[in-house]
Amino acid sequence: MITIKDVARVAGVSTSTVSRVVRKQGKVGKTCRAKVQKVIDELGYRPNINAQALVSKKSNSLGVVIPKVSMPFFGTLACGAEEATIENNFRVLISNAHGSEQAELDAIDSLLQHRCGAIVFHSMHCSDDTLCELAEKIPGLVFINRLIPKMAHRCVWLDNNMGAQEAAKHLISNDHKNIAVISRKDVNPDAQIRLDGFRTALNNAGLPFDNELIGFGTTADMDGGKEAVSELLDSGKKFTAILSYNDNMAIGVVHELDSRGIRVPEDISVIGFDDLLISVACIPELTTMHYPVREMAHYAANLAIELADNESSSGKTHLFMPHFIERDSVNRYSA
Amino acid sequence: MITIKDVARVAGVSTSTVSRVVRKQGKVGKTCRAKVQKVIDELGYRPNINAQALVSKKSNSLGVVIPKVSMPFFGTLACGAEEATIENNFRVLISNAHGSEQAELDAIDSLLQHRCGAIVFHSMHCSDDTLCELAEKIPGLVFINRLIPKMAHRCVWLDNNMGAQEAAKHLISNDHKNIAVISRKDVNPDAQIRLDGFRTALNNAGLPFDNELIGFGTTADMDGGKEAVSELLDSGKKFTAILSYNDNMAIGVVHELDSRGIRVPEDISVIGFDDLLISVACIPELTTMHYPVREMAHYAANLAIELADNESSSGKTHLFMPHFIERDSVNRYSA
DNA sequence: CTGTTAGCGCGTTCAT
DNA sequence: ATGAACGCGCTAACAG
Repeated sequence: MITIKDVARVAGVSTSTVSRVVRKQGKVGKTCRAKVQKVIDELGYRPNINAQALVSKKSNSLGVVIPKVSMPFFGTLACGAEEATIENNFRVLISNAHGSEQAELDAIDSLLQHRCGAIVFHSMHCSDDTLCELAEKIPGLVFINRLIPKMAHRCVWLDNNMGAQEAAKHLISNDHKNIAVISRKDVNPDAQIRLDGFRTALNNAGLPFDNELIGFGTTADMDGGKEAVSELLDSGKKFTAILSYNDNMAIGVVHELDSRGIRVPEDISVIGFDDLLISVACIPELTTMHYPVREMAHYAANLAIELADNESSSGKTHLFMPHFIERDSVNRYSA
Repeated sequence: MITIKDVARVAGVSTSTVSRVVRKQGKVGKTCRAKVQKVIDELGYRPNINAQALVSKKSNSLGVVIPKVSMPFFGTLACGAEEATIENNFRVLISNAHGSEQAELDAIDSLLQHRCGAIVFHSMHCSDDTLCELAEKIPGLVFINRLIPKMAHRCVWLDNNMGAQEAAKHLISNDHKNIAVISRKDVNPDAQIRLDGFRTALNNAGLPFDNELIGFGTTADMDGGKEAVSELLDSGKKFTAILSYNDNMAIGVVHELDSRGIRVPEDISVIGFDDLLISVACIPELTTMHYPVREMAHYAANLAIELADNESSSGKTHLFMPHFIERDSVNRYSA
């Protein structure tokens, strides 16, 4: 691997000059710059990022901690973050952390070893307190898809409550009065908040809230959706529409209904949440709430990078809104 | 950030000793090791990876070049590679390179700057020659999902021909005689090979091959699938089954058929390729060929890491086989 | 505008 | 078994 010294020697200048040319900063004579650049090109010299990071004490890389890149939602998140790094001439380090608090902490740790000062963290298993501690130690740490009250200015989050309200309102405005909800069994703050939003919408419309119209899935995927809707169906309770915690569960719901000969949306309307790619694969294509993950991750990455060298916390709030996407899984109810 | 010197000072030993303890190698007295470890834990010392990489001349990180992590296929690929890095105590650097040869070359370049010697490269836009040149410069470079004859031992690829044959055979064994193919318009080696496999299967079964039964999509996604099948349908040609280049296109096909009131599989059978998550979201769930990307990426990552410090090319071939997944989109044909 | 000097944090000899 | 010294490739003062 050819080094800055090689370039300096061949070009007949000092390493400092080469360094200046490479980083395009500092004063260098026009002819000198051209000469050095020529040698750089000829030799194919590439600065050693490790050395740069070591001496300049910053790695110019952004860490992204997510459960798993192979999940489309998180893949999209990673992509959004990556977009931001390109603008900043940064690089992305993706750390998968699936299943436990320890895994998440380890992922952060690994990023820290790389000295990446800017980190976008999607935590599912750490407590608010743990996250606060971390945030204090790492100025460039930003949380995505989570609101930590004490750290609000470091959180990029979605208004789940409003999202669920919007979804419910759309159902209600289509004359549905008996609306079931598909939720997840594990304690998940988002699920709770979306449930609250649903309840609020019902309230605002003067509709009663029925606890027995909530079905819970063990997992927040297709299987969970099937499980939850089966439970609901078997209970004998009547409903004409279903608001699902997310698209994956919603698709499970559609499959289960289909297998029981119940048509969507003719017999039962279904609305999802997230607007994953998968939502258009389903027949009927899923009406859902669009979750702007890519944009949020992009924003979060920029925030992290900014925070990492400014330390200035503007105190701003970083709240995003989901928006309604009309497709084919919701019908107007006619008794 | 606390350094090895801090630990050495507090523990009252030299930095060399600390270094030995950290890397668990070299002789260190038992009590001494314990003492140092204690200080490390107390201070929360983490070695600076950049410094380690600089001095040891290896970064212990694996680069992965793919078009885009947000695409489920590539997200899965990245995950497979990551699994391998964990075993090797490596880290993953994911470089998205979408759309052009230059983008791919830049991605490789960026990885080289990080001095990651091991790279898994999914190239879509570079010529074999370009790739060969690259491979010669980078001993730890491995190509995935592509066969470069002159570099076969550095390629981890899938037998697309056999895969297409299998798929076709399944259709044929279900008494389908008029089978249409959905392919992609752009020149893509895989598409060509799968077409060959299809033709071979037809031949082996003594069935005629009809050029007009091939529909081309501009893009290899749902839209492309719709486009291609529309063309076929509008041509008036008769067929009872469709073999699709991939799942995404197959799902587009199913949607288009559905919108025309043609039932799958009752009227027309459809078989996909890849076995993406999305294939079970569709109704009916897609019968398809499973593409073991995760396993292949895992294997490729290990190979890259091995090659990066061995330089030994075993000359082995790294060929994977897709396998048939039966679901609900194929019926037996009965005239 | 350009070169010299001094480290960054760490691993690796080589003594002891 | 342990420490001193050196250098990895580079940037950041400081001279000139």
